[in-house]
Amino acid sequence: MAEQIQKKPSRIQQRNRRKILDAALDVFSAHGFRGATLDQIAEQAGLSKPNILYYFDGKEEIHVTVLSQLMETWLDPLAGLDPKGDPLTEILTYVQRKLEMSRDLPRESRLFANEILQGAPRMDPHLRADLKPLFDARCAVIQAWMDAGKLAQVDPRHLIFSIWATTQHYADFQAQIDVLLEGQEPTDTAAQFLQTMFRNLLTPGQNSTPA
Amino acid sequence: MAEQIQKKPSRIQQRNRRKILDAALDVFSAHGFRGATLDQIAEQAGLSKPNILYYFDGKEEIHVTVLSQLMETWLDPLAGLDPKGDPLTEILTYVQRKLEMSRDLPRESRLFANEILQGAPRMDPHLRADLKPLFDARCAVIQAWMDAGKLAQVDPRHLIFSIWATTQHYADFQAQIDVLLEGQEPTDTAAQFLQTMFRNLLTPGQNSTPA
DNA sequence: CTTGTTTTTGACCATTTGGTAAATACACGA
DNA sequence: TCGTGTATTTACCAAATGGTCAAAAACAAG
Repeated sequence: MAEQIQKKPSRIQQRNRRKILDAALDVFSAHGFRGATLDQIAEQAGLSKPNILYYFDGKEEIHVTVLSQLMETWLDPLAGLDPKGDPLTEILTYVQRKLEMSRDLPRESRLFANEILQGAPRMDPHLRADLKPLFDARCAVIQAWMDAGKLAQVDPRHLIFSIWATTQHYADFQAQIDVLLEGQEPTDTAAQFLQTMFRNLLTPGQNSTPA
Repeated sequence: MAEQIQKKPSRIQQRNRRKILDAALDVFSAHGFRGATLDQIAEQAGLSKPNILYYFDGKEEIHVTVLSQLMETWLDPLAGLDPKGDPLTEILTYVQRKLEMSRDLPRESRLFANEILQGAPRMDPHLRADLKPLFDARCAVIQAWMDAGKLAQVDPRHLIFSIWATTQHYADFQAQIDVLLEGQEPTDTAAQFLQTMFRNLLTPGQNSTPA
C-alpha cells in the first residue's frame, strides 16, 4: 500500500509527486534543508502534510529526489560541450548557457549552492559518480584544444571553476546584486562582460605569462 | 543585571563573548542560521546553553553580532583599494587578497554566502549602509582609471562581481572542489589562473569588443 | 449499486529546540 | 572574612516539527 514498487504510477500520483517536488524545490532552495519544513512544502504544494508523507517516505527522501533530478539538468550544458566544435565558440556558448540557467533556473542554482555549502552531505556520491567523470573528460578536451594551439594555455580545471563561479553568482548572490545594482537588469550586461573576459583569456597568442 | 548597558565588560565577559562568537561562526557557517542550534554553539564554546543566553539575548542576536563583525573584515580588502596606486597592480592585488581570504577565512566566506543565499534577511541593512556606498565609490575609481586609458574598458560592476565570484568560490564550493581535484592544493594554481585572467582582461589595448 | 483499492484527512505522538526562572557557586573589593 | 554583584547550573516550559495511524472519503471496476 505504501510502496507501489513496480506498479505504474497513476495519473494522480504523477501529478501530486510533481507538485510536491516543485514545492520542495521552492522551499529547499529558499531555506536550505534544515530550514525547510514539511508544513511549508505541504502548503506550497496545496496538500496536507500526511498526504505528502503518503507519497514520500520523509523529508530526507524528498530532498534526495529533488537533488537527483537537479543533477541531470545541471550537468546538461557541460555535457553538451562538443569536442568537435570550434573551441572558442564552444566555451563561449557554454558560458552563455550557464548564465541563462542562472537567470531562468535560480531555484535550482540556489538549491545546489546550499547543498555544496553544507559540505554536500547528500550529494557527494552524485558528484563522484556523475560530475567527476564528466569534469575530467571535459578538462581533457579543453587541454587538447590548448595543446593544438586553438586556445591560450590556462589550467582547464580553474577555467571551468571560474565559469561556474561567475555565472552562478548571478543566481546565488542575487540578493546582494539587487542591492548593488538597484533593480537594473544585470543579465545582458553580465553576458557582455563575461563574453569579453573569457574571449580575452582564451584567444591564443595574447596570453601574458606571469613573471 | 542582564544588560550591562554601559559598564565596561569584565575580563571574563570579554573572554566568554569571544568564545561564543567564535563557536557561533563555526556552527552558523557550517549549517546556516536555521540549521544551527544553541546546543551546538554551547558545546563548541564549552559553555552551557543558559550560560550563553546570559551573554546574548537569543540566537538571533548572536547571529546578527557575528554578521556585523564579519562585515568589517569582509569589506577591508575592497576598502584598501588605493585610488592613487597603479590601477592594474591595485586590482590584481585585490584579487590576490580576496583569494587568500577564501583560503584563510573559509568560515567567514561561507557564513556570508549562507546569509546572501537566503536573501540576506538580516544583512540587507548592512549591505545598503556599508557595502553599497563603498561599492559605488570603487566603481567610480575603476571607471576613472578606464577613462584615463590605464585599464581596458569593461563594466566595473561586473568586474567586481567576477572577482568576488571567482575568489569566494574556492571557499564556498570547497566540498565540490575537493571531489574534483582530489586533494590537490588549489590555492596556488588558482592564484596563477586568476592573475592571468584578470591581467588579460584589464590590460589596455587588447580588448576585443564583441560584434 | 457494490466492492475493493487508492487517496486524503484529523487527531496524535515524541523529539528537538529556543528560551526562562530560580537556585547556587564564584570573584573580589571593603 | 564577609557581603554583594557576577557567573553558572539545574530543572523546566511551550512551541515547532517530523512523523504515525486509523478511519473517512474518493474513486475505479464490475
